[in-house]
Amino acid sequence: MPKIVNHEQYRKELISKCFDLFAQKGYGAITMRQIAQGLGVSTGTLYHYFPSKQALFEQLVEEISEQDVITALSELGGRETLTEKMTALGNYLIKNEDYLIKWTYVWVDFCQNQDSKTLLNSSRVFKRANQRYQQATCEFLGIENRVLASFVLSFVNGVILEKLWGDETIDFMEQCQLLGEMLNAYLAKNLHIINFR
Amino acid sequence: MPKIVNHEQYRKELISKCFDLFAQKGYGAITMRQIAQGLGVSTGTLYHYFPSKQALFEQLVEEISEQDVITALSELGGRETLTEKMTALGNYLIKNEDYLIKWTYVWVDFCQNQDSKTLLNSSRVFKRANQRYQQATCEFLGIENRVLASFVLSFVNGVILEKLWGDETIDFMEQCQLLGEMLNAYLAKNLHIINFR
Amino acid sequence: MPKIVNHEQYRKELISKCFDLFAQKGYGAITMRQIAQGLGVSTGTLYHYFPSKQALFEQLVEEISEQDVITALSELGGRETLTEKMTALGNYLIKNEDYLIKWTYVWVDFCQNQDSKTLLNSSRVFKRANQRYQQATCEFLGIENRVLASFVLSFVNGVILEKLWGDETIDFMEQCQLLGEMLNAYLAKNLHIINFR
Amino acid sequence: MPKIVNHEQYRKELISKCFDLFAQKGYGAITMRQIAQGLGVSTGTLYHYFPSKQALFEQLVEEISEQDVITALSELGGRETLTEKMTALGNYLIKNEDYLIKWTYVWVDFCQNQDSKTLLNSSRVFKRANQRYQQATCEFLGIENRVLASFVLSFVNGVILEKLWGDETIDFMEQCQLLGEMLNAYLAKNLHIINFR
DNA sequence: AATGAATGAGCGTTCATTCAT
DNA sequence: TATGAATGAACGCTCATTCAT
Repeated sequence: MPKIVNHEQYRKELISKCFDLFAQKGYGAITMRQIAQGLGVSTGTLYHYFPSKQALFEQLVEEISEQDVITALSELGGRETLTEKMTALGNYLIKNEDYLIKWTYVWVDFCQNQDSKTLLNSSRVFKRANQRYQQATCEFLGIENRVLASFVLSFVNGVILEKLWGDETIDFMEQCQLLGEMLNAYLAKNLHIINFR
Repeated sequence: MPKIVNHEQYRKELISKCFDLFAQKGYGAITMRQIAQGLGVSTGTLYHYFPSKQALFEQLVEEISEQDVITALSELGGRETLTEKMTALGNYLIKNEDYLIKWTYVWVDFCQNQDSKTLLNSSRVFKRANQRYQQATCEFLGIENRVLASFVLSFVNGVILEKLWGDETIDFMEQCQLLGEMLNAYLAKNLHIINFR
Repeated sequence: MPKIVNHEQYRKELISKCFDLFAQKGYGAITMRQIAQGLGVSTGTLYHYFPSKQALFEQLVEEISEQDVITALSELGGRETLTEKMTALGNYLIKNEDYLIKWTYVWVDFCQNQDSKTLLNSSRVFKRANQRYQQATCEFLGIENRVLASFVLSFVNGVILEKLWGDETIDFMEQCQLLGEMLNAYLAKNLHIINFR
Repeated sequence: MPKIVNHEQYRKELISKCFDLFAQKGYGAITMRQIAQGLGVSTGTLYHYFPSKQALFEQLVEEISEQDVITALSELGGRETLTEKMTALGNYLIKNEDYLIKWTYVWVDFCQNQDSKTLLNSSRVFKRANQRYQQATCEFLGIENRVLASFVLSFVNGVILEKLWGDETIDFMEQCQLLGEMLNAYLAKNLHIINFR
């Protein structure tokens, strides 16, 4: 009998431990040796569980984006009005600022470090993650309009990006409240949009 | 007698030629050798004019972000209504998609070095550039409200980020029109906001 | 109670299954993992039956060169004239081209380790195999002249080597027929050579 | 002005120094680090002159096979009869046995270490070298018959291969003399073959 | 001012072998 | 007997930077 290790479970453990390592240095800057060391295993073991650095990161994206959505929805759910939702979103952004910046950074960094060929391989993973986020945004807003969901998602991404770039003047809550007011004003004039897919 | 060369002028020439090279491959992916080759000089010459790859890039950021703003404003200016402005913005995004994505890459990549001592130098460059972009956004919208400008800038950043991440479902024009409608609806209810700083 | 396994018999089974794997990829290119996978066992099991990759290969050489000779002789036997023999040889070479090239590869590759201490072990294996091939050549030609046998064997090796090197202009049948004519012309003038040892 | 180095000349110097290194360990076994060390340069410098290990070897093949042919022809030329030629060939083989074995070993070893894709890239180099050898064989024999040239070349390859495999019973002179007698007997009956292409 | 040869630490990755179970 | 997780030195190769000329 082999050493008693639950391959799948251990793989997932390694993945979740990996996130901080990627977040600290970025996809391109961290080395497999450093990851291995950070996880307390050898590079050989790392490659026993993941065929490549890219694959490791893709599995991380898969895993994290899944958990992200679950966490965010449970944290943001249960609000009635748009205004309440936006306040909750603002609080969520403030609370998870560091995490979200890291996640954004790591994601962009990965895309940059791929040449167009290998990026295509990854695209399925990214598409899935994107869909999850879009779906979650719809659920959160209580609407099914894809364009609107994309808009809100873009806003969230953009506002995090501004922070990532060091713009300290931006205020998450202020921005979310503005978004709320704009959504309210817009939806008041376009009631039919709700539940339109 | 040395060759008659205007050091400063030649440096600027090199920088402006550099931009396409960075834009084509990204900061991380292009090598100093490739840059030198692309400029038709030796690596030695490159290092004669720029102390490091990072310094070269910083000078590029300074130069380009200035030009960017000028170009964008001249391209987007002269529209009367918000709706027209947003259509122009949509066209601008569509036309410059590749460029904007590269620029976003390059910018995020540059923030990777936040831990190192070079941060201070870089952050000044970035802050200046950010201010330029904010100022230009105000000018473009014809308002002086910082929060609103940040909102629009975040939206633009976010929408580009979505594309960078490979979300092909997002439609720049569609998003810009939505932004226009939301702004119109919002401003109709908040006329006092205009020219409020 | 241990599993009922005839160690020796199982070892031989593994060896014979191995040959195709070595033949497909070559000694240097195939990994123990791949061999194990190809045999449907674990690497651990492989090392349970064979102390090393080299040992596995040596046992394979022993086994295969024995079978080779038997197969070749049965395929080539029963011809009367030299001309017939040479036509049969040509067909044999054409039919087994891939196999013979692989075998040549694998054999030369193995001689790479001549500096190491393992040479002694290996050379015995190789000498035995060489003797088998020489003996078979004599039998095939129906003569006992060692020089002539070496000549024919060298020719066969050489013609395979040319193919291995990518010379596509060489034609096995053409070469064999030439050999036949040369042998006929030579033997006609040197009848005494036959059965001379 | 750069460091005064004649790039091309230095490259050729490195190549010729390389041969022994490859010959001592084989293509697959020697590492770029070892080659660099053996040449007294850094790995970086090695890669400054050669884009890859494979390219280095290909250039070596090109260079060596050219010199080989020149050397061999000058050493073997000037003989009148076939018998004399074959005696000269025998002496040549005896004198250069070590070198020829190494060369054969290195060549086969290289072929083995390529997967079929990269082997195709190399094939032009090998084809050229093969043609050189064939042409030289024709010149040496004083005939233009390709089949006969291939035959003799195969014989030479094969007889070297036998030695490489450790067959100590084979005698180069004996084999060459046999080849001479066979050729004489064959050509006496096929005078028309001479100068037939 | 300009060149490009030279460096070498470090990259992602491989793989024969070991050994706890 | 059998497993497969684990190892880690070593591979081919890269590239920002230095410096003799």
